[in-house]
Amino acid sequence: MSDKNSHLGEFEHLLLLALMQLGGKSHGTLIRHNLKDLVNRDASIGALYATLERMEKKGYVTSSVGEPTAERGGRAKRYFEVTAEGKKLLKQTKKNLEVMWQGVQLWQNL
Amino acid sequence: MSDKNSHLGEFEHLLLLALMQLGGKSHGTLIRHNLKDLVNRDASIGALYATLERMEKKGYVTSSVGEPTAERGGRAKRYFEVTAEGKKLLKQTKKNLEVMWQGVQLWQNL
DNA sequence: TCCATTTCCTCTACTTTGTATAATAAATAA
DNA sequence: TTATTTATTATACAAAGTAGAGGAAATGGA
Repeated sequence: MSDKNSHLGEFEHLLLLALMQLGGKSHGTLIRHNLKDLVNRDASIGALYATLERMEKKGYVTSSVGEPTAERGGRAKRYFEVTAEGKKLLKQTKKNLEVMWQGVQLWQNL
Repeated sequence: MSDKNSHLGEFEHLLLLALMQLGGKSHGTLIRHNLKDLVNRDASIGALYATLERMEKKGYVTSSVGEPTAERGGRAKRYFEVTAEGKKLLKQTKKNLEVMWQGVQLWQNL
């Protein structure tokens, strides 16, 4: 067993990992910065939400709207979190990649 | 530095790794079996070639047709191999994933 | 010879993911 | 009550993922 006929797209994969890292404070702007800071990925905010929403539809994440904050422009944020199914898929994806990387050697000069 | 504005898709990633594993003997049917055996991925042969050809166009792989073999139906095979650019991208992809996985914990019960 | 069979590759059309831009919404400060 | 700020939503298009049918090259036996 392994595959299960459903895979995480490349960007989906990164997004789920960003959510895992950020924990309870995962909302659009923060997620975006996380990706930028950690792997220099410049995702537009629209790209981000579109993908997150698709994953919500598929049951890999859930979202909920929080309270507004007291700062200027501090409207309520939408927080995302990874579901059990999302985590399962993450785990599977990681395992598959580890298997495929097994024995593969990439030389220094690259 | 990191991103570079070009990423490996999920399937592209797996295919490049399959080529690395198979080395000089990477042709359609074998690659397909490699994916099936290692990660239980059932890719149609059409899906496989389409993706390989797109990657060739992008410069991540090259291909060349070999000699027919003496067996029944042993027509010439088309062999694929990963280019230096493909390897560079593989390496970058791996690094990015390692960074994103950093500190992420997935519990047993999944 | 020529047709059935085998192995392998090509074509093509469609779905899903990745992506950016523009628009909208809610909040606060003046 | 409007300008500004933070944040999300809508929409449209390009790229990647995918399957299925069809074509090509080889061999073995009528």
